[in-house]
Amino acid sequence: MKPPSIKDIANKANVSITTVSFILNGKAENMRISKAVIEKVNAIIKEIGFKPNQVARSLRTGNTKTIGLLVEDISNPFFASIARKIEDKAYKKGYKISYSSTENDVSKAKDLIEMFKSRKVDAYIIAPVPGIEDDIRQLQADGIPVVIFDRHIPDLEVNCVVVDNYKGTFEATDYLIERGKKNIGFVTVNVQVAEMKDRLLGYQKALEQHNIEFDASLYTEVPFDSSDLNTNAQLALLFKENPQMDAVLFSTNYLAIKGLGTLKEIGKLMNDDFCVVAYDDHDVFKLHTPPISVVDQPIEEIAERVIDILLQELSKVNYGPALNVKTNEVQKVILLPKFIVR
Amino acid sequence: MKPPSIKDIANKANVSITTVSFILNGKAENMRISKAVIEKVNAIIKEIGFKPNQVARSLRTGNTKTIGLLVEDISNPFFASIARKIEDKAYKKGYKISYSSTENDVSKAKDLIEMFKSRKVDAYIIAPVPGIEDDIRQLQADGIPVVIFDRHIPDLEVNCVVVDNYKGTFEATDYLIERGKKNIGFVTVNVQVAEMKDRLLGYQKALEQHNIEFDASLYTEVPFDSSDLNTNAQLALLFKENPQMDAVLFSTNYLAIKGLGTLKEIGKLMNDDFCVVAYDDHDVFKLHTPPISVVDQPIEEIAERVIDILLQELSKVNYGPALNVKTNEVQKVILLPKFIVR
DNA sequence: ATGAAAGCGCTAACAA
DNA sequence: TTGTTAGCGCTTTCAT
Repeated sequence: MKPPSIKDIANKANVSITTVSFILNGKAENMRISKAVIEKVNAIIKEIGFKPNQVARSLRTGNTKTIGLLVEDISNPFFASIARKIEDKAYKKGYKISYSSTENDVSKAKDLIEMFKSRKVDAYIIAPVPGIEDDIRQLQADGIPVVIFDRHIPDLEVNCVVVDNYKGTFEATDYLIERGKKNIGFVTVNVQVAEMKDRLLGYQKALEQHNIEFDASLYTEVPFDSSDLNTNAQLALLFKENPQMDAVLFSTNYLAIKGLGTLKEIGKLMNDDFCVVAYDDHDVFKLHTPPISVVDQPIEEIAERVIDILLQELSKVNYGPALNVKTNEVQKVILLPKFIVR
Repeated sequence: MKPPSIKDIANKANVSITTVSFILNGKAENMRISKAVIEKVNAIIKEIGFKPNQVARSLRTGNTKTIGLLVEDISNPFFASIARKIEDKAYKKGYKISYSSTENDVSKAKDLIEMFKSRKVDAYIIAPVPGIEDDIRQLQADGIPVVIFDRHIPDLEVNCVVVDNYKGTFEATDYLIERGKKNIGFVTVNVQVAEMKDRLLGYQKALEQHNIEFDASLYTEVPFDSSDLNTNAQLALLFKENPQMDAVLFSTNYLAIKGLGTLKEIGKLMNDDFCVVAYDDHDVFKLHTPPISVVDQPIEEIAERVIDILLQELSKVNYGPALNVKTNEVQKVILLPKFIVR
């Protein structure tokens, strides 16, 4: 009934549990345990189907082989795709992922970090929410590897993988203007983080460079927790009150998706006189009629860089200070978005 | 540096670690520990910011407050949405989710279950892959709560939440025929599970009831691991060789999405003479021009039923055999899909 | 080349 | 009402 323990194996093989442990951990060679014993023990392990209890191991060694992943919402395709890539790479190194959605809520995020702490996860991957800075600082002070992504935290020396938000919207806006657009709308979310400000800034700077004045009536901020109904109403208003609008830029994928819904509902057509640009690619935009141009973030690359940096840190921790590795050198990666014209 | 332990608290409060433990676990009342001591200890706990080490606790109590979630692919919106709902409800009960993608690969799935076992997760939520039956049986034999969903396993007495696949495609096909469609295509995946067979069966039975003969040339099976390119080619062929096709039913959401891409590419228009029906709702289908009718699975309800059954089982385990609860009574839930006409 | 034993942090039976 | 202590399963130091 109860799963076999290292003790059972030791008994059955007439050796001590130490010997079994050494064999399990590949230290048999080093300890010069005889081939005969090794084979006997391994045979018994296989026969009984013994698997070491990772919980006990964690208590003893202090590492859980688990990585905590904190994102805004795991059901958002952007995060789900990244989660998947991260999972794959972590799995190959024997790490498991424990994920949680913060809902962009600091207190929930803090709570989740507490849970992860008491569960002793070895490392953290965090898409930070505003207000979480101190908790991240604390993790670092405790010597736990952390990588943040999606959002940058100014003044915090932490490993970080982000996309150049300014450049994305700048290019998109510039493109629209070059195509003769003069009244370009901008729809964003009311979350006050640098990323969103940068996206706005990219848009504004592009206007400026073409001597177009920023028109506040073409700009709207949708509350983060706005209901579908309210978002819809807000966007419908924007479009109806500004018939002169000849293009609109959305600063997130879900806003763009909702926006397309609104446009469909109010019957506003996309054609030479009005077009839409979205943020983050999505099947919806590819298959839409007409297809929607997007500022695309390199999802695969984000995931890859994040997990690579983390695994690197994790191996540092093991060999630790002994090798005199400077653990306070952080890596900041800024990836480029790609403007996909459709 | 090292986090405080229960011992540190005990020392600081001049009480034994037992007392602290009882207070931590809400057994203070029961043990008639004085109010004064309780308050003193709680104050110190708060001051030091002590959080019990869940790993040690797990080793001692045997439960980890963690649920293992096995799905085919966490980046598939269907699974991601379900994962999110499950996470929310589990979180409220103090459980964390550890997820993994099986890629519909038995050996990977087996491997993942092994990992979860050695990590001693308290319960499993599994979207099963063919060939995993024995492993699930084993979990049950070990007395570990399991709920499977998305796919049913015949001959296995296990908690299970599925959708009536037959009914979904039957209704959709029936609707199409009533609307005068005579040459309805069917695109499915070559995974041999009951669910897919049922979806095919629903389609076939609806044809039969209207005295339409099943036409094998209108039917195609896309290999599960087919590349985008190959899938595209296969579907393009299907459409080109069957210009008489006046409707097509896709048996999964991702096939439908790929199919829409193919149709767009080859320039086949959707109109009164040709329409598409997809499986599982998705923003793409809502926003498509024209909008795509779908057989919708009740995602929220699936997630809710799954986690409810699991939490119920989990509470059983605690009070266990002592209360003489029949733990071998399983719950099988069959939910109804909804055909959404667009 | 192998074994004995301490201890990771916690819970809970038993003592006092 | 509170304290002492065994032990969960494992790793690792020290002894032999």
